[in-house]
Amino acid sequence: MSADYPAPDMSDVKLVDVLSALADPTRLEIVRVLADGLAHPKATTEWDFGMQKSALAYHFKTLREAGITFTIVNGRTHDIQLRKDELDARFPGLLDALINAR
Amino acid sequence: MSADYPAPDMSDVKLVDVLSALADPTRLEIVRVLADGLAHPKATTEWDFGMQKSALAYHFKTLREAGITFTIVNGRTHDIQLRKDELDARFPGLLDALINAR
DNA sequence: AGCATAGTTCAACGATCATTGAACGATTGA
DNA sequence: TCAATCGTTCAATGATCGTTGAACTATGCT
Repeated sequence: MSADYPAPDMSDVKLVDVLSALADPTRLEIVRVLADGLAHPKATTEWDFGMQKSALAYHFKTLREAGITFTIVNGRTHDIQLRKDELDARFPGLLDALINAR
Repeated sequence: MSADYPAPDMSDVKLVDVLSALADPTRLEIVRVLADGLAHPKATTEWDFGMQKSALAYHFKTLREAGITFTIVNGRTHDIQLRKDELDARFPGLLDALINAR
């Protein structure tokens, strides 16, 4: 039985929850990497933040539950992808402002 | 002796600290009110969030220390003002995105 | 001088957060 | 079938957060 990784409807997403999710250096960096709009593996080797895989999983979950990303299950491995177009429609200019910030 | 209310140089302000400061409903609402760029009194009567004045002072301090606002002392009363132009220069598009969000 | 007012600071509290390490579940491949 | 792999979940821990109520500081007013 395959688990599912529910993400909220974008219309239910509150700005303050998006900001809370992004108000963390690790998650902000993840989003910046995801800014290319492509699906990226969750593999620990791809995200070397010097933390345990459980901590990384926690951050992925936080982003997903905030409506910022969704999860793609590919057998044993997972990808994570930014909900770029949806976020741009819901909060115009926000992603760009975050990603372009020096 | 008059207290001073130091605000950081905008060049030292980190995006993640701005996001942390704004990741709170009360502070986000304060910033939205301040979005007109004018100085607003800190008076408790102007900000009826149903909390004690000490809690409000905590939020004002959080915003100031994050580099989002500064304090203007007028004798016994204080004003708070958004660092609009500085923020726009430091994080282009961020304030607009936050303020225009539905 | 004396008192009222505006706002800050502080200690205390309960709640939430980020992290670890271990256990668990699902999938792949030998 | 069995073991290895990928990622999640869980309990525990220490740190930080938002709030309260009380004390305190600074200023203005009479």
